[in-house]
Amino acid sequence: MMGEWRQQQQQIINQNLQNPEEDDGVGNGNGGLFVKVMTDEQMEQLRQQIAVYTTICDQLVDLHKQLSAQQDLTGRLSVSGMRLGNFYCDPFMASGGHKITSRQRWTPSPVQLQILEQIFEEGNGTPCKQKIKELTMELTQHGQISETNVYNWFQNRRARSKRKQSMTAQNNAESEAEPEVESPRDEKTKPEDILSFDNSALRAENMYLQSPELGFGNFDW
Amino acid sequence: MMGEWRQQQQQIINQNLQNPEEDDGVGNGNGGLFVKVMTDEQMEQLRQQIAVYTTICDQLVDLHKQLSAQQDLTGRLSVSGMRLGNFYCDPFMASGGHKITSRQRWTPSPVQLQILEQIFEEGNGTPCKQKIKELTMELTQHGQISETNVYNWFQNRRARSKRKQSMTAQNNAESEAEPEVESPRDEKTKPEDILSFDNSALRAENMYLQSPELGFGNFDW
DNA sequence: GCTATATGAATGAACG
DNA sequence: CGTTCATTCATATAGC
Repeated sequence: MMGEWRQQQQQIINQNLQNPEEDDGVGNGNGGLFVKVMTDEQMEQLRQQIAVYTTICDQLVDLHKQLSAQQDLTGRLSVSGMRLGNFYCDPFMASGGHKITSRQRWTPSPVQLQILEQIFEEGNGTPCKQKIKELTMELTQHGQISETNVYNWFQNRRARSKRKQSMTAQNNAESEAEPEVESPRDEKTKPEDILSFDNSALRAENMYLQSPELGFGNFDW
Repeated sequence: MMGEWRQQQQQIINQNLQNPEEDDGVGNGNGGLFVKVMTDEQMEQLRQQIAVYTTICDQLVDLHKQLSAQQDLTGRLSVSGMRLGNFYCDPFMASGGHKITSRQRWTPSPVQLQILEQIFEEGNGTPCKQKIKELTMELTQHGQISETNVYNWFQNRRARSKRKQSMTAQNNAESEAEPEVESPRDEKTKPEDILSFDNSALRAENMYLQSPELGFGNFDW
């Protein structure tokens, strides 16, 4: 269904765009050549580009659907929409891949996890860079892993351990349980014309899109 | 639902090349390079993707225009499209149901981000006080921001860029013999990869979808 | 199947 | 500046 498709799209997009290439200083986009080196800023731009297109397509299609429903031109237009969907769905599927769909996010193997936990237990909170490197080396033998993974893992582990700890001590004076009902949140409240969803049409569209009943689940391309 | 989708988009957008080393089997065959570049195939894929998106957007936009004209509903699709970039800033993104948490930490709007990235890319390190002041001034027009935010952003950006770089330059333990690649102990090479991007169609699309402020969709490189 | 939870990852801000 | 913390986002999986 739609949701799955989206996921796959995203995965593919991520995959395609996750092409690390650190930039030093070369990237000055002058001289409109066709020959270019991808800096990661550029990658980022591309990523944005595609993401935005994706989103736009999404909303356009949904909007279209909405309009179609209201009208009775559904037949013709709806078909168009479908075709569009297929159209831009297929190329992705065909072009890359199948094996790409694997690693969206690292998951420690049991062995790795055990090792990690063990290190963590030893108390030395933050394994310094060097340690991490070594650790990664070792863990690599038990599965795909990177230093970043290890680093993140420790960060998260610590943070969450901490939070859990403090969470046990917050049960007293818990008279008011719903601190979320308040509305005074002002920060981006400034209805900046470009960045707000104050567009009536779009708002309506969003309402439509966010309605559980009419959500993606029913979306049929 | 939609909110979720937007988040995914945001994720994509935010994904600042992570996990550089991605040494899935491909890496081996390709040679244990430190430097990743876009392969031709990847470029082709990207080109296809964008071209397809462009087409889709075009058609959808037309479709929508048609419908809008017919039923005198909103004719402002372009505006809607524009604001799609606003995922993050939407104050009412309470898809989870009830916790409209106010964000207490600054989050750059897409526009701001782009501007910042641009400045960063120009290479001149962290801007001096004066520059920051000016920049902040400018950025304020695209959303709430403070000098501290700007300063922090540059600090972080640089630090992480650097770390990523050093991270990329490891993990070469099992490098196979690669006759065609250059010296192993090479600093991050600047690959001469070509990115021929005829995005004429894209530009057309941009003309329509692009708002002056929301510079997405620009390949200014 | 759809929501709830656990957790990997991203990032603004703070610290030394 | 480099490193660390805190918060948040997004996804994979478990539970309903």
